[in-house]
Amino acid sequence: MITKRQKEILKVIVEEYIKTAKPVSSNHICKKLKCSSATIRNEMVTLEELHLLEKNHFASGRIPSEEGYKYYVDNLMKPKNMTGEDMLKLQTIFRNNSLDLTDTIKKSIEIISEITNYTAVVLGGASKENKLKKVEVVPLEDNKILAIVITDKGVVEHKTLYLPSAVSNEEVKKTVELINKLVVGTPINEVSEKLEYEVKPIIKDYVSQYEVLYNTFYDAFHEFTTTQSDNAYFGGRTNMLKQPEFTNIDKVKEILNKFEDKDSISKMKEEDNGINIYVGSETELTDDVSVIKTKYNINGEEGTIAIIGPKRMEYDRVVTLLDYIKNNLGGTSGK
Amino acid sequence: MITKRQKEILKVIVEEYIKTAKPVSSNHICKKLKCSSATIRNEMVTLEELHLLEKNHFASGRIPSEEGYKYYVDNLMKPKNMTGEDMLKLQTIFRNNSLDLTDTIKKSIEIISEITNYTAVVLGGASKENKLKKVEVVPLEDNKILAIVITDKGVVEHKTLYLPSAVSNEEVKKTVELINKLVVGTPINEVSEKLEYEVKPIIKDYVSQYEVLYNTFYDAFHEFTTTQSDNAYFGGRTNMLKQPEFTNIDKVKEILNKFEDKDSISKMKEEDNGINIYVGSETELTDDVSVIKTKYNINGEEGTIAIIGPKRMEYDRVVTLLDYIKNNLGGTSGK
DNA sequence: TTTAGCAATCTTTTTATTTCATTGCTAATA
DNA sequence: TATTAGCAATGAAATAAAAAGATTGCTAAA
Repeated sequence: MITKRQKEILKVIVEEYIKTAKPVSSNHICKKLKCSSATIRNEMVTLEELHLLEKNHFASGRIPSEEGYKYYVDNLMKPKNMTGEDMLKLQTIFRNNSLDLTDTIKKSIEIISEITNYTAVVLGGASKENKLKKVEVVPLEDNKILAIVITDKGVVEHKTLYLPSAVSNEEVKKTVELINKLVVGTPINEVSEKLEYEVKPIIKDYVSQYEVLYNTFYDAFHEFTTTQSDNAYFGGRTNMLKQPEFTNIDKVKEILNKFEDKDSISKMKEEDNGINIYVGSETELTDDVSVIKTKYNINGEEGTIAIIGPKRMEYDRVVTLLDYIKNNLGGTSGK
Repeated sequence: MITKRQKEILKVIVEEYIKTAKPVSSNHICKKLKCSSATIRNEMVTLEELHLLEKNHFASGRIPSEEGYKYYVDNLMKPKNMTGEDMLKLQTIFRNNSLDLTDTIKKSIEIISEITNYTAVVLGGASKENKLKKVEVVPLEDNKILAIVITDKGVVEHKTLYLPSAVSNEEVKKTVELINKLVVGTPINEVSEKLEYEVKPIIKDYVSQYEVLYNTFYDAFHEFTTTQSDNAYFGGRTNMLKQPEFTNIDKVKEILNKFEDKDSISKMKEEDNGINIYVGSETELTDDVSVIKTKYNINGEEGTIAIIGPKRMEYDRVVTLLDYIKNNLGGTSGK
């Protein structure tokens, strides 16, 4: 077991290191806790044996190990009060009635990334619970038509389709009517299936060029549902560069590359509700970063917000920020 | 005047430096041109006096000055043949019929940034020549309505609007009808004006809550037209990190910050047709980069594609690539 | 006009030296 | 038994000095 004093020391070290990015010396801790540096040193040896602290070399101060950070976020960290300034910046968004939910979230993560200097990302903004509300087709010049798909949550996707000239406007119209009649109300991720098994058999009898037409629509829907799900929107993508530990350009490159590859971001998606903290190797990104993330589900629109920073990130502040956003997102959305 | 041999030397130096990022020595040039290093050195002195070459310090090789690069791109550079590989990658896009113009352009710049390791950006993808084709309104739950604006070129924008509950669905419908009747066919950038002077006076007589309703739509349109114009889409935003001259993290930060600020990108917009090359200080970004850009105008949809790289960028290759894209964008768009 | 030859210049690399913060340990102290 | 003072040991970081290497500019010869 870890004693009360050891906890205090660990807490001071983690918080000091977060603030300064420099190894913390026993002397430094003396000033905060009432005992001599030698005492602290003895304790530090114990904490090191427990794998909660590390040294860079023999005579450097201590820095938290990955386990040290974890112990800190799980047991020592206290929720931090929001500063008035931070709150103000976020409120300007929540009070802006002309923004819809998606835009509000986007704006919030832009602000978070700006005030924290970490990278923020929203994943899969639109939900699978979105149901098809309407399909609309607008003929453009030549043989182009514009297909618009609208869901009941107000998500809109569109696509320009090129039809062989053999297909008449009448046939297109008929197809759209059919889709609207049969598929509206279906959850977006089941639309492809429903098209295949319910629309295709019927369309045959109504439309002569049904194969071309059906395929075109099928492709369009398919693409729509897939782009919907692995949507990632970033704020402060290059903020890592501002962190003192990332002066090594190769490290930064590695991290930024991970950002390009949406899979590695998406992997972090599955988790319980509440706010989850992943330190270093737990992140699926690199050992040098931490991720704090949370799911939101507001009127069926669900997604994940994640903040990515150095391991040395201000966990308490970010948790508070995320919490605040989560609470306020729900509150204003119907207003 | 500059002699033929001096031109040859300058050409070798620029191209060698582009390849290696290392100052070019007189000895190096000997191997390519048939004369002694001393002769080359004499010529280099002249070229330096003409401000076409520079030295880092007394005993380093020469590197091209900004003027040197400019002279090179204006007078010495020969168009480079596309490699089969590059062509192949781009053709897979141009041949993909299911992509519309905007997507084709986006994909192309992604590929350019990938194969060149420079940053690519499209500016103002949608044109002011877009004319309003249709306004569509879909009521969602509560007092939310979804407004969709469609232009004749197939550009779609949408926005969720929150209406005071005093406004009835009937009134919304009436307003939309009116807008469709009066404003359809108007170029997008003139819509706001037309709303103000033609719709507003009439709507008064039809709709009791006209003020709220009018304002909501006016705002939505206004936002739409502004987001339309300063649209920037990036490919390989962080590719600068891959260039050997940008090991200095502060330099990279500076450049990436410029990217965030869309204004500085937009400034580079005004220019004649054809392919324009801006070296260093001409770029409006920083002295350390060059920009190669070109306008496209395909069926009235116009925009700018720009490639941003180090001054030491492969001008000939990029020009050829842009040229190829420009030609092929036009060719396939109606297909 | 071109070239060989060579000292001069300045960077880069290597090696050595010093400085400094911090630890671990020992022995004294409370 | 827990705490503390004291001090040598450690190794990084800063500074200095020396050596190596590349390339030029200039001179004089071809």
